Amino acid sequence: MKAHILVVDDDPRITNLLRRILAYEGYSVAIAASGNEALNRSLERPPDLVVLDILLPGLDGLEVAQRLRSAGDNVPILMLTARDAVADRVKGLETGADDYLVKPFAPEELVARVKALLRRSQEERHEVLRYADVELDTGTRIAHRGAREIELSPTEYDLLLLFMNRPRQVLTREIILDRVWGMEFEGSSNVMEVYVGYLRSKLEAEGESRLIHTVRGVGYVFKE
Amino acid sequence: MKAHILVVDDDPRITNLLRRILAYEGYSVAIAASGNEALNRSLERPPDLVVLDILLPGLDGLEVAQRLRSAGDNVPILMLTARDAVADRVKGLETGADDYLVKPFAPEELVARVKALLRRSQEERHEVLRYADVELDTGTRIAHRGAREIELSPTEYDLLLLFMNRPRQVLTREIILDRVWGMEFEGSSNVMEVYVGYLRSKLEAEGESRLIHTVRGVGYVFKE
DNA sequence: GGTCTATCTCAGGTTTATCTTAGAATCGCT
DNA sequence: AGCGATTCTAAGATAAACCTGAGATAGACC
Repeated sequence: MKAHILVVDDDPRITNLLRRILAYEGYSVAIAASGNEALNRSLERPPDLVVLDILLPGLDGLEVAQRLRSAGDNVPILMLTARDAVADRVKGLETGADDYLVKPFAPEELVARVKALLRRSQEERHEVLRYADVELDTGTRIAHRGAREIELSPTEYDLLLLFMNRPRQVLTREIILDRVWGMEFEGSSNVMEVYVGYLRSKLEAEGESRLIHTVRGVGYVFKE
Repeated sequence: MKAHILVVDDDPRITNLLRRILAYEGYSVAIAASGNEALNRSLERPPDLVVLDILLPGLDGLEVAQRLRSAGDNVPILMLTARDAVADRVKGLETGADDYLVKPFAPEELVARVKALLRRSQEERHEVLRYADVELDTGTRIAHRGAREIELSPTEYDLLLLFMNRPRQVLTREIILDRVWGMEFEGSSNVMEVYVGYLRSKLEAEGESRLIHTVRGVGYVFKE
């Protein structure tokens, strides 16, 4: 079924561009030019995803997000922010946005994020990933190695999830940093090594075989 | 291995700027001033990414993109468009560009997009190269000779990748040094010989036939 | 066959990437 | 405010990958 996307922005150039791009990708698109209109349209036809500019006349993007959330709506929200409005992004993520996109953006990037969000929201429910003797339950966020239960911190979970989604694939350190930490690092920090270390020690706590192997000069692989 | 980027623009100010920025970031850069030249250079040395101005004399950027795609080339394309040329972006989307950058652009933005595209394409490109009884999996970075599994160090991998992308073709020592080591050597060192030796010993570990043949005074060939 | 030169091999020594550890900053909760 | 969990930083330890240099080998040419 065609996913329905609500685009909220007061600039017609933006909404037109978004409509064209999204329609081209096969989505059904609704437009709202203000926060209130957005809430109304959202009741009329609950969208599968909302693209929300943070700067809106009247009710702004953050408030819209907040109201949707407090009404119990878990629809994924992609927020549009101005360049360098770091504070806004942080606020946006706090108030319930799921991802943000900096204006101006490339159509491809928009599409990629929309797809990612839709996919994620679909997969949100309990899935149990398995590889070798490891299980990872995305519902409880608990891992098992054989019968042993392993609790994971959020970052450890993200990292293990990434590995278990791509077993046997060599993941470059760039990709891992991007997926788990969001690219802000680069060269300067060794967080990734430290977390690989944490995960290894949890996964091998009782002398089990190594699963996360380092590929020197490249990254890591998850395999037997 | 250093990624190779082809920059296509007829304005020398732009190409110079791009070359400087990209070279500074450690990429190897080729320049083409027209669509036809771009297609030729792309055959000469297939780039890992193409930066393509949409406005070109003769064959324009859209056509270049289209020809690359219809020739089965999936190289990521970053298209340069004029401000507000929304129609161009949409057209570009249809003809196979992967991302857009509006002129004038900030160097950091260019670099960010280039990195993002390269990362993405690297992630998607898990191909398995085959020649004779050798397989090289670019996802796992593992080689096979027949059923035997062969682990490779990064340099060995780069070297084998180069050979397997050009089987039966004689590669001069200059080209090999350039592609694998980045040209800094020249005359003084024998690293290449040493690594050819390493690869040979791994590929022939169980008495198999020789695949990397030396061509005296010239370089090496990978063939049965 | 002898000589010249290009290439090969091998054994360290060096460099660099990754691992480990401990502790400091931060966060979330009460 | 205080505590535990989590995240990150920093720096020294470790180990893999890399390079060098010298002598061995083998084509090419006479």
